[in-house]
Formats: sequence, structure tokens, C-alpha cells
Amino acid sequence: MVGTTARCKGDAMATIHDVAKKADLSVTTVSRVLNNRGYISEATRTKVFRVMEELNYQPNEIARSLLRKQSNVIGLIIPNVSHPFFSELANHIENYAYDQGFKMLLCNSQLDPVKEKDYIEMLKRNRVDGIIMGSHTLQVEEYKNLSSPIVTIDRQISNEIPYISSDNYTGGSLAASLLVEKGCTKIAHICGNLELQLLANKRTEAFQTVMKENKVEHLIIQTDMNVFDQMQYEDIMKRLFEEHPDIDGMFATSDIIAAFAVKQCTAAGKRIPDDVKIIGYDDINAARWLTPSITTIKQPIAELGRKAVDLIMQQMNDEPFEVENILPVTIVERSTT
Amino acid sequence: MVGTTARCKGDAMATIHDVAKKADLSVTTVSRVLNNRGYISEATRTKVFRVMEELNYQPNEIARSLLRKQSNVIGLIIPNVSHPFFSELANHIENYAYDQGFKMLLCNSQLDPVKEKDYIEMLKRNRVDGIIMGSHTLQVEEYKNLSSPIVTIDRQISNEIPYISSDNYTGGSLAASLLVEKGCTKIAHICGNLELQLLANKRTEAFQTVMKENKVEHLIIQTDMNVFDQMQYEDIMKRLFEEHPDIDGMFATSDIIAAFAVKQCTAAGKRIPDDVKIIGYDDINAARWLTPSITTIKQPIAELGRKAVDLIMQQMNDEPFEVENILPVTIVERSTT
DNA sequence: TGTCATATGTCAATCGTTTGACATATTAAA
DNA sequence: TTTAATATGTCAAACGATTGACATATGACA
Repeated sequence: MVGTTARCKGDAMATIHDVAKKADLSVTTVSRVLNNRGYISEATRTKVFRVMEELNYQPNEIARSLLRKQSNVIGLIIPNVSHPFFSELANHIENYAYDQGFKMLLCNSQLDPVKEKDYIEMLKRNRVDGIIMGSHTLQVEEYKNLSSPIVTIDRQISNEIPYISSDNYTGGSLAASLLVEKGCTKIAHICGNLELQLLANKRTEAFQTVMKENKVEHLIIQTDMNVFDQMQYEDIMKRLFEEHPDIDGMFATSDIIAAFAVKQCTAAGKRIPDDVKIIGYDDINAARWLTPSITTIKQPIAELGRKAVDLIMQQMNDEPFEVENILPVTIVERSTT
Repeated sequence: MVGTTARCKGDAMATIHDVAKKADLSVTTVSRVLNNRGYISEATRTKVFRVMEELNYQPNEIARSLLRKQSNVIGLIIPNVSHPFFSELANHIENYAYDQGFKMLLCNSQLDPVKEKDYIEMLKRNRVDGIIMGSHTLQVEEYKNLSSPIVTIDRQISNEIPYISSDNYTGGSLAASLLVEKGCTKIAHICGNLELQLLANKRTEAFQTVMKENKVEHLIIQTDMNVFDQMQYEDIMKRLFEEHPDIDGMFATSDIIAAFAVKQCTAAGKRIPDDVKIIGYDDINAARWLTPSITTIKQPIAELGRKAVDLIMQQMNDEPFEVENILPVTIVERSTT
């Protein structure tokens, strides 16, 4: 069936003038009831609301934004919402922002620097009240003269731009220690590209420290997280177990990587956790419903999201704010250790 | 460290007037180079661009939107981005919308009717060019006089509002047939609430038809998908296997439910696929990286997203469009069958 | 009667940009 | 020399709402 609806163009929405005319009042009066200012009799108030209802009137927020110089929009730039960590973060950010009267524009940079820069400019053109940056493909300088309130997830840009992260060092330490405690003797750590200067690198630092302290044999494999190429993980895992069949412990920098580790172990006939113990990071929802469920370092995702929005609001209102915002992690033991 | 940055309020962004003044030109001329209209000498063109660069000028899209009566924003209302199916859909919608020059406002209704209605009104106040509805908690009437272009995912509202879905009937049929083929003799089907009048119900219809045709014992369990309560799935699965220990086949209406089925089977000591065969629906990314990887009905998520955006644009431009948009599914055999 | 609180109105400016109408140069081609 | 294309300018209206300043009218109370 093919159709063209009449309800598209042409039938412009009612304006405050239409409401005023139909209610036989001045626009000023209508605006007054809309904004609760000045003296309004109960009679006119109800009349105005009735007419608004009849005309299906919705105040034009674009016009308001223009006048108020405030859009009540927050921009969120992340690599990709389809990554569970970011989708959960986006969910919490949007929920909390909505509670605070903000809308959220979602931008998936796909970790493409050109796209990321484009998004930043787009958000500025649209006069968003703030930007939450979860994608970091640009040079530090590019973020500095951004003029709008900004918050960074998991990356320190400068001493002025606030950033949020989980306590990566403690997280890495907890994971490494648990593996050692459980008796692992050769432990692999899969992390992202360490040259990217992300705060997540502290997980690796902590891991190394614990390994050295306990004199445990270990190895570190960097992955190119720039590509959300799941095949890549499979290959890495496969090669890892071929080259080092005696690995009996793994600390992956995300639950997804941990899931791939589980997969390859199973494929290689190794039992989890008896032959190999695996720990992930993030505690995405999936960590619970995977089989076996994954032991992991839990990031407080909801709090991260709330903090991000709070920091935007604090900057908007010229309130003081913390530049460094490191939220505590906990270790959640499940079936892979 | 506590700080207050100077770069927040006060330092209003440069306007086209600032550019004109600094470039010693009229606003009209600047606007002309900005919009590529009329005669402009190469000299002034470059001068204008240089000054824009110097002032870090970004044209105010809010003002433009007001004048053009077009925001270039699409609103997406879904239950929850943290659900993998919706996060992948949102990702594709945003990507394609961006390519077409649109931004995307993300709204998580949390399947709360009040919130959903609120979001619809918010989007109208913000004069979005169209709304993609993936959340359906309201009565049909509420959606009808919406005035803005709208597209519905997986629900038919009326004969005028376009809707998109995967070929649910074929999907259900493929899944059911495969289980029968593979020799299952008692098959369970876990679906959502059938009273909700969603197109997904056709999966159940098809399942029943195939079961009856082949005279296979079967049972249907409705879940309250209104709650993204993962504990609920666990309980249902547990009870199911307790009450019907002889189940040897399952068709779940989502990969996540299938994952919980896998989990409970494993917990109950049943081997997959030897003792029980399981088929999911959606083919979310996780279906591949789960252990065992899940056999599932693949929805063409990217195409669904593109189609949704296309339908919004077609309505905007008063072009003819299809009301019914059913996209083909395929079955992807993995390790659970 | 005068004063004040209440209730509404008129008018104009503002937000930043676009656009049409029209004027005015300069330069180049006919 | 006339004509036309090129290049820029001025001016004002429009988009939809808010707001301050000010006027006016009614009713109540002192």
C-alpha cells in the first residue's frame, strides 16, 4: 500500500498568536500564563489552557532556545552505542539528563577523527549546553578551545577540563590480585592500545605491579580497540592460546574481550575456571547472562553517567567543580574464577 | 582539584554580525558566502572564511531552524538503549541519519507510558522533523494526530502510519521448522505479551502453525517484556525446565532470552545442542560471541534503521511511501542447534 | 474619594539568520 | 558608448517566543 499523508507539510503548527487570537487575548497574556508571570485570573488561565488543548499547541522550543541562549541539549559523543558499555552509559546519561530537563543528542564517532571533529562542530552550531566526550581520537589541543562546557570520559585532556573514570588502578589491582590468589602461574592481560594515553592504561600498570610483586609470569597483549572488529579478538585469542598453551589466568580490559577468551578456551578444550581463570572489566549486563557468567571489575556506570551530567550543569551555572572524578570499582566474582 | 573555567558563560559566541564587522563587509554578503548565493568575488570569499576561522564562528543552527522551519533532528523513542537490539538499531539509525544531514535525539521510554507521552510532546515542542517509535505503550489513538512524520518499528498503528518490521512470520516459521527438522519432540516457545498487539506476535503464530502441521508437542510461555528484569527470565527458565524436564527444543523471541535458556540448561546439566536445541531471534552481535554461539533469526538491523530514516524523509518531502515495510529475515545456524 | 491590588492591553526590542527588493559601483564585452 | 555581468551595499521583514515599560480598567477597601 502506498500513501501520502496530509499531515506533513503545510499545516504549520499553532503559534502563540493563534492561541491568543482564538482565546481573544493578547499574546502577552498568553505568554504570561505560559510562564506563570504577573497577574492572571483563574478564568483566563483555564481558557488559555483549553484553547491550547484545542489547537494542539506546543510552544516552539527553538524560538525559546534562541531567545534564552540555552538549548537544554547535551551532546554525547561515543565510539559506538552498540558497544554494551557505551549503550549502558548512554542510557544512564539520557535518563538522568531527562530528569534534569535536558535532551540528549547522540553521536557515534565510529572512532573516526574526521567524524568526531565534525560532530563537535555540529554540536557547537546547535548550541548544545555541554558535550560529554567518550570518544578520543583527536589531539589534546583540539579539545581545549571548545568554549562550551565539556566533560571527558576516561581521558585526561588538561588540568581544566573535568574528566570521569572508574578507579582503573584499583580495578587492575583487584583483578590481578585475585588471579594470583587463586593460584594462577601464567597470566595474560589483554588491553587496548597503550599509546592512546587513556586512563584505562592504569589497569595495565596495576596489573604489572601486582605481577612483579608476586613474581608471577605474565604477558601483555595490546589490541587495536580502534576497530570494533570482533573477528580481531577471536584471532588474537586463538593465537594467544596456541603460542602459550600454559596460560592459566587472564585479565581482559573489557567483558566482551573476556567473553571471547571464554569462547576460545572452550574451543581449545580448556575448562573454566579449572584450567583457566578469566576476569573482565566493566560489568556490562551481559556479564551476568553469559555462560559461564563472568567475574569482572564493576564500573559504576549509572554514577558515571550522573556525574557527567552534573559536571556539565555545574559548568553551565558557573559553579565550582572537581576536575578529577574517579569513581570506585568493585570486583564481582562469578563463574570464571 | 577544584576549578571554575572562564570559558563558560559570558563569552557569547561570535555572530554573523561580528564576522561582517571584522571582515568589513555587510551581513548580507557574509550570509551570501555562507549560503553560496549571488555573486561573490574570490577575495571576499576567502576573507570571510579567514575571519570566521579567526573568530571561531559557527553559524547558529537554532536561528536557522527557526527561520527554515526545519530542525534536521529526528527523534528516536525506544524502550531502552541498553538493550542490544535497540542499541544496534540506534547505532544504525544515527549513522544513516548523520549521512543524510540529520541529528538524532535519543529517548528511552523505559516502557513507561507517561514518559513516552512526555517524550512525544517534548519532540514536538522541539519541532523535530520526524519521530521513529520503537516503544509502544500508548493507545493507538494517541499516535494518530501527531502531525509530524512518524515511523513505527514493529507495530501497526493504522493504515496511514508507515511501519517497519522484519518478516516475523517467516522468522517464526524458519525457527520452528529447523527445530522440527532436527528432531525435537517437545518444543517451548518463549514470547512477549501477546496482548500487546505487536507484529512480533506473528512469530508465535507461525510457530504454532508449524507445530500443528507437524503434530509436535509444544508449549508457549508469555513473558512480561515490559520489565527488562533479567531475573525474571532466569526464574521463568528455571521453572520451565523443572516442570517440563523433557523439553528438547526452544524458540526464544530474543537472543537474550535464548542466552538465559542456555544458562539454565547448562545449570541443569543438559547439553546443548545434544539434549536441548535453542534458537533465538534478532541476531544481535552478542549472539556470535556467546558460548555456545546462538542459532538465531537474523533481523536486518541496518536496513531497518535506514528504512526508518528514509520513511521520515519521504514524509517530510511529501513523497509517496510504502506503509508496510517488511524486511526479510534469514536463519543463522550456530552452535545451539 | 482616593488608593491599591488585580487583570489585561499595547508596543517594541531581542535572539541570529535568511532573503527579497532595490541601489550602486566597477569592469568587460558588444 | 551602451549593455550586461559581477560585486557589494542598505533596508526590512520574517521565524516564534519573551520581556520590560507603560497604559488602562475594574473592584475593593480605607
